[in-house]
Amino acid sequence: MDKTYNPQDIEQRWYQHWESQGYFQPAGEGDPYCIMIPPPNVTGTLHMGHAFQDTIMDSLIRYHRMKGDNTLWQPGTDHAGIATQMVVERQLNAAGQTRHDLGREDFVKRVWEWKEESGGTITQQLRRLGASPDWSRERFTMDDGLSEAVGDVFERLYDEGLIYRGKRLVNWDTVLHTALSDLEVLNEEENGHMWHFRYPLADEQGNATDEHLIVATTRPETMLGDTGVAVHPEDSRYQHLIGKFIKLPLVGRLIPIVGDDYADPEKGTGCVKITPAHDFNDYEVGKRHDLEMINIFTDSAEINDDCPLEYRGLDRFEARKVIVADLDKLGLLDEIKDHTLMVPRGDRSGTVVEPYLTDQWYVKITPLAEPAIEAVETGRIKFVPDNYKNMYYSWMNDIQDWCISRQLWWGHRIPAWYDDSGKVYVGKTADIVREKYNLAADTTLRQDDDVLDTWFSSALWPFSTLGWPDQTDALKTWYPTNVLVTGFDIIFFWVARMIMFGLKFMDGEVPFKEVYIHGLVRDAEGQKMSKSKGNVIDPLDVIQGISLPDLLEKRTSNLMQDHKKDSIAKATKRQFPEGIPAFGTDALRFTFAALASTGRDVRFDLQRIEGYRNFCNKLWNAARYVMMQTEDKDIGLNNPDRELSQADRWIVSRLQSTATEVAEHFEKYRFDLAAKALYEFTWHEYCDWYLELSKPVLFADDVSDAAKHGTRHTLVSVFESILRLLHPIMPYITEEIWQSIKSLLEINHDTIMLQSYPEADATLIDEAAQQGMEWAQQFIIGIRKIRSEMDIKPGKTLPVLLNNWSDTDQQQFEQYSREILSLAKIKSVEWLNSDSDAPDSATALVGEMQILIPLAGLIDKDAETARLTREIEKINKQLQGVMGRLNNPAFTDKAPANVVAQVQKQADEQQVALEQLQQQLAKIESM
RNA sequence: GGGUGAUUAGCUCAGUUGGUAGAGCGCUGCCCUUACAAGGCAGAUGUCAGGAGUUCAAGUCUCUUAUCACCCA
Repeated sequence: MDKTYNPQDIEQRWYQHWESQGYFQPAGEGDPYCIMIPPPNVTGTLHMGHAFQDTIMDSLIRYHRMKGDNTLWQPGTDHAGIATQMVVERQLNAAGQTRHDLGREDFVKRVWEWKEESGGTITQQLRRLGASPDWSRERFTMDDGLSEAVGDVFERLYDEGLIYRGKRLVNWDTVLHTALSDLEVLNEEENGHMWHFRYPLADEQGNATDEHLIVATTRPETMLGDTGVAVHPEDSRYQHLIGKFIKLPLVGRLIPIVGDDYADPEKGTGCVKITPAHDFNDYEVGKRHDLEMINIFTDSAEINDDCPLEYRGLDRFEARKVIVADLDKLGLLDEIKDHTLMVPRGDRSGTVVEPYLTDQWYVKITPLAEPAIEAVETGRIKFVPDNYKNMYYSWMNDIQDWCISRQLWWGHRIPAWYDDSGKVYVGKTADIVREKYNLAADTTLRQDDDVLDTWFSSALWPFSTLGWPDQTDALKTWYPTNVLVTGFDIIFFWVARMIMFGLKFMDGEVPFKEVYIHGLVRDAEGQKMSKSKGNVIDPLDVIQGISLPDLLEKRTSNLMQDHKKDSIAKATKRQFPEGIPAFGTDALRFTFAALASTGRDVRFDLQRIEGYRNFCNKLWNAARYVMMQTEDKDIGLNNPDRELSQADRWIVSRLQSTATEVAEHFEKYRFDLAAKALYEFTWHEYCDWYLELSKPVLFADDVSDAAKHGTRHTLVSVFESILRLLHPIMPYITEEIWQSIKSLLEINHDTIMLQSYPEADATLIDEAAQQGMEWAQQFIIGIRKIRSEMDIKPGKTLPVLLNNWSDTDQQQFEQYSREILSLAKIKSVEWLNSDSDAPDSATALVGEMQILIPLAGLIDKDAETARLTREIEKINKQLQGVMGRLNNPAFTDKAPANVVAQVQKQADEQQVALEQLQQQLAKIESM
């Protein structure tokens, strides 16, 4: 083995081996355990969020697989309608074409080609991460089976009246020319203006008068579609005008003044212009008062032909300027105020979304939402952390019908057909429809042009991937799945919809029993990672390393806003002056696990991963030591004479506790605590103490073979358990090392990933060994402290005198004498009779026993005085607090007896220690 | 405006049913001790955001104020 851990050398080959051997496939026996991967965009690439999420899932999967469960991690990808279509359209645009030049069929063909070309990227990256899903079951939301399921669901919901078609206001993306669901629209505050216009009242003949109402708007261009003005019915200023008319400027239309609560008398002038076809609130007002709906835009938000000639063809923002200017010319512009407003933008295109009147398909959601709410209320589905259920409820209780049609070409085409008269029929193919609806064979049917929202197919993911609508064995085995691992940003988009559809189509069975919500990965400064901010870290760069020039190139190329280039480059150079070194997959995964606490944000800091890379190196070197001590040596594997030392029993005992702890943390999704427990045990107990304790035994000539066998065996077997404990989080390094040591234990299996996960054996918990170890540690640390604080060379061996000891102390020492002498570098030990006069010495305490190191020639009197004074002060301070409580009758009377006893014990111990140290101090000072 | 979460060592964060605060990184000193300098040994560091309350006892429970973040309107 190399002296230094080098992840590049070991990672890739193991993955290939695992996959080719089919180790990721379910075992077929044991309790079923299943996680569905949240399908990433098929043409996407892996980012830190994926890497984090997939590390968590893979750790759970490997843990359960090792526990012997019938474990399935179902992989697959999503067709990501808008995102994918946009990418291909952009490619076409770059070549001077549009999708319309190609036509629908050829365009879709092009998207499939693009999918074939780049579709493997993200799954390859997942492999690099060590993810172990059953690739043989990989699915894609648009493959045949899943498309079949989508068609079935649509048809069933339609037949039950839960899907309907309606002309409604939708969020219209004017660039992508498609409707968007509420969730795909991001509302953000932006600076804008509020324009106040004078709208003239009309007289009996319908002519404008000199009287005006003042209305305010943030979107002046919509006035072309105004079909009313609303005032509050109780508003005494305007009450008398209700029923009268306004002569709409520029357009000349007579529009009514209506009384409606929507007009807030406190806000602005109390008069509101009503544009039912271009505003969601106005739409409702319009419906209540039977106002006309006039659409003023084309699909691209240019003024359409239903508007006055001079505005036709103008872009909406251009029209805004012209209309304001024209009104100003007419003296109808009252004022312009600065105003911050919420602007809705399409999450993909970034353009301002327009409320727009179109025909769309909707899912009637309330009947589906009710059981979905109940499933969480009754605990059939649990959120982890629990408080996310509030977010879920708040959305579900106020849920709107779901607009599922998208005016795209890439996606599941809506299985609805129209005859020549425009009557609609729903079925997967024209033939099916003819049969279902008893239509004549020659009836011409035209399929709906639209496709379904991508989330419609994703909502079926937990059962469609298992073969539904067929009642497959897989479906019976793994549905409901155990846990969904996802980010909170996707609770509404996906989690809620899976719950609704799962309950609906799987006979009321939930799609998963738990939803584990993880945090969002941010950069070291806590900023969200984004291409436009230029602070993205590619998980593969962390694994493999990247030079500064390459990183700069990556972050500054293809920027939407070119002017940011310099500041991004500067920040990158400051943060990564040397680029990013290669940390390896295991270190990255361990870092993710360690960061996966209950918080919402996860800051990714290179210093953190560096620490865990060092941990890998520690493990690596521990393995080297273990190998050196056991390879080609007798470890007494089949030898009943094997003799365990107190230290051997101690580490075995600690291993049991660690195994228990780690399992508990895994069950509760506390990967941070699991990682911490593993790190602590491996480094600070096994490496720092046990390995050192093993040396005096193994290096000595006067130790029995049986004892050496015992220690060698413990050394290697505990280490092998550590590897298995760590494997779910760090698959590669544990496999690599395990392969080297498995033969020592005569293990004949091929891979660590199918070994059993260590379970605690309560009979191996050894209290006596642990107490003994504590005693020994106190002894050793006491001497080390004196050494360090007295500036004694580490190599120098010391004579030690023991005073005020008990029989127990002698027994403890007996158990650990060899180790103590070696680790504390002690030359000789003398047990003083308590009445004998000890020489002037530096002192440490082990309980009541004094460890004395004679001062002669070694120790500086002043330094020892100072040291003792510090110690005394420290203990004194603690003792005061403890005594304060004990002297308070309220405490001794009311606190539970065991707590009082514990505090009393503490006080006694500190009291003794204090006296000892004070005596010692007096002695030193009197020298 | 409604909701949720956060505020603990220089930094990033843990902290179980209330029992008197921990880790990693960083920092200081000594050491290349035959697994590891990506290391070892030893060490320093806290008005647990502010205030009030409940309690023998509050980082933890209640109320309140402030700041920040996110979600919804």
